[in-house]
Amino acid sequence: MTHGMDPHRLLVFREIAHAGSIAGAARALGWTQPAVSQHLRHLERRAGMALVLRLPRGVRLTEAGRLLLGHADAVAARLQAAADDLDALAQLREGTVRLAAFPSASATVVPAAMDLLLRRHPGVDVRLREAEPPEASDLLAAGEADLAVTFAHAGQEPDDHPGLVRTPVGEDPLLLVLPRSHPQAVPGDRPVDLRSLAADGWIAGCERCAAGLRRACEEAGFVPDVRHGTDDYVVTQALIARGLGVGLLPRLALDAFTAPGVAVRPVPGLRPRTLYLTHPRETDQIPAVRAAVQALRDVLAPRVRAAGDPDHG
Amino acid sequence: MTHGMDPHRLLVFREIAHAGSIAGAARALGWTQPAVSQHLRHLERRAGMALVLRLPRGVRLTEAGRLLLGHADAVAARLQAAADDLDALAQLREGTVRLAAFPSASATVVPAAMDLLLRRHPGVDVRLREAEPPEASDLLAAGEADLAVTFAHAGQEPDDHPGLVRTPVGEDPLLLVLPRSHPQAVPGDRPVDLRSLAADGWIAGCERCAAGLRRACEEAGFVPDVRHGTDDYVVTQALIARGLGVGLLPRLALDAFTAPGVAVRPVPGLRPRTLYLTHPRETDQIPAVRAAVQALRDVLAPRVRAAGDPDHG
DNA sequence: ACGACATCCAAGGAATACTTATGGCATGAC
DNA sequence: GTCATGCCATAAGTATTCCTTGGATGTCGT
Repeated sequence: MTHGMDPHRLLVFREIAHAGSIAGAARALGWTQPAVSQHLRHLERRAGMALVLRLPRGVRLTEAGRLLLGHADAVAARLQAAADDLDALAQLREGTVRLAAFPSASATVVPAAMDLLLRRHPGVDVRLREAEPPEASDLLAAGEADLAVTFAHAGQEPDDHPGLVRTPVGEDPLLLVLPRSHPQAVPGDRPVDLRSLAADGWIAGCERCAAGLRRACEEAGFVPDVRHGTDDYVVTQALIARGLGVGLLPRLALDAFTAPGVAVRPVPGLRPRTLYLTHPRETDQIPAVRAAVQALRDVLAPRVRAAGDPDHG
Repeated sequence: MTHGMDPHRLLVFREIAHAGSIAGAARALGWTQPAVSQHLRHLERRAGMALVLRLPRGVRLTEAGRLLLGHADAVAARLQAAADDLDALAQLREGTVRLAAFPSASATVVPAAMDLLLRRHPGVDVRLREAEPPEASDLLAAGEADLAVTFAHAGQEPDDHPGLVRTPVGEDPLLLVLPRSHPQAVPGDRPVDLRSLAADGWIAGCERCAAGLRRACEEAGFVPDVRHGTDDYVVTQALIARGLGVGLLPRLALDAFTAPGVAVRPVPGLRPRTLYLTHPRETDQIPAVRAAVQALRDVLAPRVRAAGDPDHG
């Protein structure tokens, strides 16, 4: 009454119609005959009319039965199609992953992972949106992305939205970038002590990224003189190459692009930023997302140090 | 796995999607929240992936969920359509009745009943096929007719197919038909004794119908001299009008047609034929058939004597 | 006439569905 | 900060539905 017919009984009726008899339907279903008989009885009671004529050799559909059979076939087809669709998603013949990643990852590991994912599962539709971690988190929370590659500098606690899960997948060291003409830019890739740069001008970006620099300098015993502001690693290096300052850039950014006029040096004791995969709690139950996670891990593994990841214990 | 998704759970999922939350679906269904939650859980386990994301204010569908919702909507629409179709049959806005009836009924009471039925239920599709009782029985058994008007002469037991139900609906008296020039055809509609016709020539038809005549003559103490054979009451009367014999015809046949050149007289003690409605056992559970039965009874009631019909007790 | 087959009915046991009870988590008001 | 509200999950118990068992009837074919 509330809805239409009982779909389960409708499918049993379909078996009856297909088998041509109640007993035949029971055999097809692996049931006993009265079980099917009772389903038919309930259907007929609800319909208020006979759906089949009981003949000595089986049953014949009435007009109402023929009508119902058409609908039953359509329902069965839909149920099968639903199962098939889910199966296609499970086997990754179909499916969509919407990635979000910060710029230096979007220019390096993420395209490599997308390529790997597409090689493994050509049917998957991968889409990337470049976004800094806070924005990526927003995208995830708003349902506009399924999986994000994010990072946090040492000592920073990313303020993810509730319901998001963050898994560390590696560490990305910060490297000192100097003009080639800088006194510390001696050949040999020798480590540089930050204290030797207390008098230099610095280039830093947004609060989130500048915090890493300030913390490192604080530990080295000075306050950096930040003269220029940008998050763009190409802009940063253009300024540095012209001798307008020095800066810290993560290795991924330098992998993406290193300006000819700069020198890169490690800084002992400088804590790396941590890379994370972030996603809504349930999306790791989605095959396409799981495959994307795997591809990202496979690409990241040789490039970044493992960072307290239990899966890699 | 054997079939597609569980349709019942699919409909519950549809409620979740529509309500936007599990608790909302539970309210809509008049259930408690865990009931719905468990259905969703089972669906997700069978699907092997998350169908919804659990957010603080409710749920959001995943790609798989959106896919499934489309199928769920289609299934629900079909179930509703099935219920609507059956409802149309139950309310006789639609439906088919295939009648079979012997000639004299097909020319008299049956068209009247069809007219009555169509007046009451314009949406019903009534179809008539003229057939003598044995053929009508075959049609019913073969599923080519839903309801038959049949008859049997006194003392005859119709050999209906198994599974057919026969209900007496009235009696149709046999009347003597004479040439107007016949000595017994005196005016006044006076009853005629069969014995006075022992020397006449007779007209009779098939074995089934001739048996009624022979039995009546046997009871009157003679064997009729059957000179001409036809079941057609027009042919019969044409022969009689020309003085080529006498015959017995049922009142329905004479209602359909009485030749100008014949006289009709009652014969005391002549037993009438019984009229029946015959149909497969379950077809009286079909609204259109039931309505046809009612229309036939309503038309027959004033025209034929009730014949041991329990419904008319 | 008997066995094979298809049906229905009635009653009991088993699987499933729903409820109750409880806890976690996020949001918004005081 | 704390409390109230709303959403969801889990676990265990009850209830209902479902299917089986064990009859009996009726028709067909040997």
